[in-house]
Amino acid sequence: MIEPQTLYQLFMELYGPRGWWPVVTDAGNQGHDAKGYHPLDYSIPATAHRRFEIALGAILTQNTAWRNVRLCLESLDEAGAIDMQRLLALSDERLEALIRSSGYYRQKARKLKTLARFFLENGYGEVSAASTPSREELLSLWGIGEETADSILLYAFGVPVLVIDAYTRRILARLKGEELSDREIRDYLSSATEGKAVKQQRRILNEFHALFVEHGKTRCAKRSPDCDHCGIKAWCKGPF
DNA sequence: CGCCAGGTGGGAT
DNA sequence: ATCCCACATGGC
Repeated sequence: MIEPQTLYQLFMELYGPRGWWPVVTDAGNQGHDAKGYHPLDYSIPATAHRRFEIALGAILTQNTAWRNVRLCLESLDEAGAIDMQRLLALSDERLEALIRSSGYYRQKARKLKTLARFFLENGYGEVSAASTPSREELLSLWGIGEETADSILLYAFGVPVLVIDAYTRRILARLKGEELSDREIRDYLSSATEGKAVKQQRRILNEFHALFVEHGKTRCAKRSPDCDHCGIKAWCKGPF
């Protein structure tokens, strides 16, 4: 199995820094002129708007292409709903209409309100929040599972945690030649960050997840992987 | 058309 | 614990 460090370096050479999380709206996007990706910017969100937008996006993108989520975030922003109280003030029907394009819109409307209520009650939405939600707290909320919890922790709060998604599992399974449990994936990738400063860990984990997604989309597709143009095929047992 | 997308909760086994 | 399914839109 390829060393995590090597994999990270290869991904970086192949795709360059991705600059996740993508920010869709202008408001709260301090220090940047443009919307979208901000390569080499791994700062913790500097406004409540941006932090909340990231958390909302983490829920809206559950099993959903990001392009379907973009429009929702723009619609929510236009409605002034990237704000905990304003979002909670919307009727369910209105909120559902605003996020329709992300799919599962009835479930997701409920999830967004659950998240907003949780942030509001605990003051986590404030940038000056004294504390960060724990993983357990996030997981206890209806609609937030492991990937969403870890995405929120990493990209909205800057907590150095690994985000494991379907791309990560598929790529590592093909590299190894067999499925890995999430526990095994965490153990395997831990050497890429251990012993490093938190700031450094945050940068690596930001990029690693983004790079798995990029490689998964462009090379390691589920049905028909493009192994001919894959930069890590020399290390790979797949596809299978 | 059918398949897939940066999952999750709930119920059955 | 582990499978199985519902949830839903939009792009290729």
